[in-house]
Amino acid sequence: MPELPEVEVVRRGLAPAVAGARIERVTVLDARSLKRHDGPAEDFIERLSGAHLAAVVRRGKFLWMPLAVGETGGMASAGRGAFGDPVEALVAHLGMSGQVLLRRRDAEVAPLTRLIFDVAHPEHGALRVDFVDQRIFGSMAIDPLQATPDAAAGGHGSTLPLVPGQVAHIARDPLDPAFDEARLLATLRARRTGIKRALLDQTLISGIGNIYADESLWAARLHYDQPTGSLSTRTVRELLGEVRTVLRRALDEGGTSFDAQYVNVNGASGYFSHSLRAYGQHGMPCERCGRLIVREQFMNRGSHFCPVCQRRRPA
DNA sequence: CGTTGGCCCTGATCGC
DNA sequence: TGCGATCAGGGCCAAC
Repeated sequence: MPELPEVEVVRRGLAPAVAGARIERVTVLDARSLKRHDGPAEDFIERLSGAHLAAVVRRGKFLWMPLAVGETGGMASAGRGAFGDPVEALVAHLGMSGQVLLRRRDAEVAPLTRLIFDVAHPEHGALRVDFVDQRIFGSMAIDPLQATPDAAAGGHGSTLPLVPGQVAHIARDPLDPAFDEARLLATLRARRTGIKRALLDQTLISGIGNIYADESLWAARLHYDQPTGSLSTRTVRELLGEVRTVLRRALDEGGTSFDAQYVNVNGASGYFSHSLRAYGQHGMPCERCGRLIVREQFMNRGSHFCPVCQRRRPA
């Protein structure tokens, strides 16, 4: 399940190969992978063919590649954008099972490949970018870029203060220098919901999915359904610190991988799964106290926690 | 508006 | 051996 670290690994792998590359051909094997695209597959293909990708940017679990505006392509006629600020981007979300694979042009097409981009890079030559997605919760789309309200960079990977419309409602992630911690603190105080639900709410804080939510809550010794309004500012800050630590550590280890659901752009698996303390550890002893980790259903997901270390605290 | 529950989607795995 | 049931969950949207 690609979350922030896995998506960042993809971004880092993809950026050198596609920034500055020209899309020569687009093949749509399954139009369901374009469900976020506002238009038919033909429109997607036509608008991307010949386009240049300027960068690979990430906010939370979303990736986007701004389409470069050059002398031959839709030059803005007035205003600040006249010198090539991109106006739209190729947006990607990996969903549950999405992968972006960087391949040689003649490489075999993997099963469950939904989209294929033949690209040409000035240094790296002819390459292929394959979008593989078993469960089709992920998708790609062309989406207009808009200004960020805080004028900070839209995401990691570009300094431009632009963000796709589809991503505008997604909060900045906790590794973003412009992350609004005060806003999160205020919202958590006012909300009447559990802390894990809040951690998974991408409009409050982005990039966290089920795995890193469970890992962060274990590290902070918090129960998943602890009411957010009962948490002190200090406790929330500590939790946020654990979130950042867990995300950074996973990033250092190349992301989490399970039965090859996730592979990075070269097809190699990440290995954060060796470092999990809570997620998937039900039946195993807690590393702090030895009590067996349990798994409960919550929000149609599994929640893994230590019944001793992570007791619900009184309000 | 805040909050919550349900739905989408399919390959792998399991049990009978 | 074959086949149906079960499982995984991010994002979005209807409904209260």
